Amino acid sequence: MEGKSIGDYIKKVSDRIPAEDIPLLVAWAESREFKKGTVLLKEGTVCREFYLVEKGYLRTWYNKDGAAINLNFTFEGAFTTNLKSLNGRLPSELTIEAGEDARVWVFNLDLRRERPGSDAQIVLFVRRLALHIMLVAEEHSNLFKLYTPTERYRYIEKNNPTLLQRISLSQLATYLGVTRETLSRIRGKKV
Amino acid sequence: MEGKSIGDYIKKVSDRIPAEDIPLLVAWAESREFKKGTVLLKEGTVCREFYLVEKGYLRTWYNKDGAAINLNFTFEGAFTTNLKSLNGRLPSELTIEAGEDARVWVFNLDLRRERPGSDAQIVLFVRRLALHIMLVAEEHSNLFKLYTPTERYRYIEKNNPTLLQRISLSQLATYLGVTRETLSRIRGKKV
DNA sequence: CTGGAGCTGTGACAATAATCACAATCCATG
DNA sequence: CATGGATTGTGATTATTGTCACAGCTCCAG
Repeated sequence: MEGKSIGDYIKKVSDRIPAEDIPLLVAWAESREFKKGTVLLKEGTVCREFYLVEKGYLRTWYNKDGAAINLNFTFEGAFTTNLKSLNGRLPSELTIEAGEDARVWVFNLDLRRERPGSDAQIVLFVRRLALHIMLVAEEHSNLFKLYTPTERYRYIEKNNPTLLQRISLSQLATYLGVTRETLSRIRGKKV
Repeated sequence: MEGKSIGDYIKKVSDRIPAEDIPLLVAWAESREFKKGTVLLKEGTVCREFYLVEKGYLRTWYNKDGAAINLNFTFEGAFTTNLKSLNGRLPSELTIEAGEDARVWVFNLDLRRERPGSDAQIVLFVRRLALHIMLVAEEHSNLFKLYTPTERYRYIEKNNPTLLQRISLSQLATYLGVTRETLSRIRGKKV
């Protein structure tokens, strides 16, 4: 048996997406492969795409004085983009790249108008998707606002253990807002 | 002369809102007054409203072990709500209350269907508004992810000086993720 | 199989922020 | 305009995290 299909992932975005819109949205997407380290969205360019990860994962990071601060990891079945850039047509301050060799469904907004008869459904889906992505991101933001570094790690351990299995300690450290040394020590002392 | 009208504030949410939709949206809103300290959204209840501040300000906070952590201040001309609660019909983990005596335009989703002929426009506006609110909130989140406490204060000083004029040091401290003593010391040492 | 690049763990020390205590100041109200 | 509660400033101390240095480990590529 195969895993979940692109249609299933689209449905998970909102239970209010009409079933008859799914084929239109699937037809809009393009499947592409990216080698580990390949940049999908480059700092300084305007983002025009959503990404749905089918295999591997995508890493979103901010360049602070030459050091990378990870803001997001997107795994199989999840969507990502840079909404600030996409919505405001602003140059991206973030980079999105493949963290492993990846297969990704690309939803390109510039290809949207070339699909007459689908536009209204696509626009509606895009708005729902945008809110969905932001609400997921808010959870990560709240780690910083409400918890201490140790509490953040325990939260991930409990609610997102996939991260611990697939992301290296150094990469995870910047995602949690601590140095790799501190994260190593947090991880060391059990409970 | 009066200040800006509710219609002007609605237009600022997105420049793609059709001018002819504005009157429908204005008619949907209800003006209400709240005394300082009055709770508009109570922890544990499902949020069904958007708020547009006309006068005064609203404060959104999270209750962590009995202590309030401020997550948002909404001033004149800006919108707020709890999108996680509103979108998912989940009990709110946050409280929204009047930080000063306030006059607020309330957009109640349950009153929406009672306005036949406006529903499509309202739904469209609500989606745009939701994204707008999240993108504004993201800026605050990035303060925590990318900057040190001192950098956060300098950022607010430069980009949001209204906060420094209208919010007490103790309230601002939790918004910046430091103790009031630390914020006092940051403020003390000039440049 | 082995050398080396890139992780990770850990000790010593420095820097930063929290905590605790209390004095000074602000300011609303009688 | 006096006064008491709330807010802010500041010192002393503790706790936490960052920085630096280096050793050990892992795991490919040759």
